[in-house]
Amino acid sequence: MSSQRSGVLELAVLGLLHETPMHGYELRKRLNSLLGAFRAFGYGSLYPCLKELLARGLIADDTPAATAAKPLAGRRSKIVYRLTADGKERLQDLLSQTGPAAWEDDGFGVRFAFFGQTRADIRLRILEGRRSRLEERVEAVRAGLSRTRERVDSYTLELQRHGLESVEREVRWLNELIASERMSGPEPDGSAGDHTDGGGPGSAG
Amino acid sequence: MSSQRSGVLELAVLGLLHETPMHGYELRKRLNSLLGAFRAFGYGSLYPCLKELLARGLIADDTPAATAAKPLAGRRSKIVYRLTADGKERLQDLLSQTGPAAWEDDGFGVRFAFFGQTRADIRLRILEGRRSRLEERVEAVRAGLSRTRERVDSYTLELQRHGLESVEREVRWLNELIASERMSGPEPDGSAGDHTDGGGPGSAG
DNA sequence: GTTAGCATGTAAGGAGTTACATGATTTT
DNA sequence: AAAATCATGTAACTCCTTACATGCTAAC
Repeated sequence: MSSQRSGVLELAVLGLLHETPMHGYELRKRLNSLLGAFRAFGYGSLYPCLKELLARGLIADDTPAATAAKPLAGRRSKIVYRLTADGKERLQDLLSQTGPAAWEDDGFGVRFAFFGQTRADIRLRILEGRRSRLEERVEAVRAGLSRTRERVDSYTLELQRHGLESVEREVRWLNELIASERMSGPEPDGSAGDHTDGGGPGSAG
Repeated sequence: MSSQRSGVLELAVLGLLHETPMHGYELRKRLNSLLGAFRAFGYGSLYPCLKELLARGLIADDTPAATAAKPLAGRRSKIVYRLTADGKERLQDLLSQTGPAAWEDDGFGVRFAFFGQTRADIRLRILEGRRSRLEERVEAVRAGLSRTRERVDSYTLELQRHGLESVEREVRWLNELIASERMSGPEPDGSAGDHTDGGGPGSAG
């Protein structure tokens, strides 16, 4: 519940800065190689986001010169940011969400990228949520496909066929991931220990 | 140039209404079975859009009772909309665009759905534009993948692998479509005849 | 010494989302 | 007559995009 502000960018920035401090320009490159297959951000999105995160105290200026008392007059190229304690907490909050925000295309993608930071039971819930959402989509398209009387243009048909195939492929991919997750850490009880796993995905293809 | 307002929804509504008049509720169902595999709209998006298109004179109220002089006091369930002449022109303008708006995920998807209404040379340009955009994405991800020193989390890696595979699949799909387009109507000269084709996609798998 | 790329920002605004609110019509 | 679903709408808001603007730094 609550949910206050999802924002793919916020999560991606926090997630990347959790690994290592960085300045904006580099952050953007990392961002676009990490999520580049399905999403790209410009500086016009990134810098305002950094500004806001700074104001909210989730990240802090970690530029070597800036940490020393004097701001070193005039010179201010490259501002290195690091995650604060509040930022780490916020990151964990975002990564713990299992609602709609975590099933949507972008929200899911960015969360998956940081699954290494996510508790095993949450991972499973997100994967399953994503899968049912995709299955709903399949249903929506199939329903339209079966309703004759809706004009059957050959391009329209080809689009739906291709879309359906893509979604079904992702469902199969999710099935493999879910199976793999269930094997490596079945969580015998409702207890929440530390969140390491048996090696992540990839071994069960 | 100019471009004034892209809007996937606008295009989708105009495109659907070009086929046959409809009311909002049905429009939305058609919308979500047409584009459902990669996009969904709610009423909160659709009705404001219809309102605006009406104000701009691109669609008109075609409710049987409303066309007859009297508005039939009180009763006003179901408002049927039809495309006006201006609306048809606008639709053609949008479908003739071959710039960035036509390569993006949503913009491309909705344009492809109405390829039946689109000139053969424009279709080809859009397909090729989409392909180069996807190839840029592949490059972005590969560049990140090759840069060692960027943390190699197994989930991150799996996301990139899957994303890359998806994009590459779509590129292959586009290649087939492009080949198919080139076979059915190679346009011997810069002349623009009528825009019918030899049967659309599907025969060259 | 000037082109190219690194690095940081701002102002204005577009496109759609969320949550809410209401009434008509069909089914049970 | 209650429940489901058809049908239409609005206000406030969010997240991000576009276009613009600037200065440093390295290469040629």
